[in-house]
Amino acid sequence: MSRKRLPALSPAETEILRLVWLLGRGTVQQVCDKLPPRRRIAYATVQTLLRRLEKKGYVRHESQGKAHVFSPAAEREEVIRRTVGDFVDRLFGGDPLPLMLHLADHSKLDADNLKRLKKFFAKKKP
Amino acid sequence: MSRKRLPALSPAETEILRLVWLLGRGTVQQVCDKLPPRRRIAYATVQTLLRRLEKKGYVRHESQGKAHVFSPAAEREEVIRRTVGDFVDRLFGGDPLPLMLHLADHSKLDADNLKRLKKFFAKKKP
DNA sequence: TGACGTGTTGTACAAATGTACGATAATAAT
DNA sequence: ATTATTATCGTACATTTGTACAACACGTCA
Repeated sequence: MSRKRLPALSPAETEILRLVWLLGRGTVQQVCDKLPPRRRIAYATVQTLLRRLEKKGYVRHESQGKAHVFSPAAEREEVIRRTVGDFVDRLFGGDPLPLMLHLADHSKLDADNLKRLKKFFAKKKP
Repeated sequence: MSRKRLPALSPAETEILRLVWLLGRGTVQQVCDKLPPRRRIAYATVQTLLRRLEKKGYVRHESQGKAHVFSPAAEREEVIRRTVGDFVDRLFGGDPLPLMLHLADHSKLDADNLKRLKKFFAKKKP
């Protein structure tokens, strides 16, 4: 696989890409419907964002009749890794620990998730 | 304290702001010197970024002789919280757990930090 | 077959971003 | 004082980003 670095994602693009991952495959309309109520963006705007994501290589589309069906075109894990990495670099100089502690502190974790984390770290080896 | 939402930070601004936090107080030159070798930005660019950070309310400056000495003007914890929150929203739809697990998985934690995390989670209550 | 809805394309555009040069002002060295 | 050194300021500018309208295409239903 051609592991070339894709162009950076803008915040809005990131948001849309997340929805494409969530859907697996979906039309512009379906992506719109998945938008959180808080974050209302016009259909046309989502369209543009998807177009740009495609140009950048993050999604592809296939024409299904009239509509376009979009689907991921890049390894999600890889994109996440890079995006998180960049974020940690900028805000914490590359050290992930402060972020982890911050998240652990400020996130309202339900008992279930907390248990998962406890277990995860209990058995994690150096 | 006037808890008003400051304008969003751009990636480059975030990076510079981190250095101001790191320094406590510092001139443009000192900020430049703290830039990681990878991320070389011209003096003039750092200057502009600091100017914008000041306009947005993230830093202040006091003239010390010829040079300007910049220092933080916003609560770091608060800024971090908001920045991280936005990031989690965009990339994970607001759920911090996937990010925590991702970090735990992909970060090379030395034994010391791992111990800290183990302890942290062991005694964390829901 | 012609009007209707739905979706896509092209295009636009102001604001934000990243980056930096040239002019000017203040300092320090000679 | 005159010059060399620095730092700031104003300004600039190509891109990118966020947002979206108008025009055009393709099936669909009457």
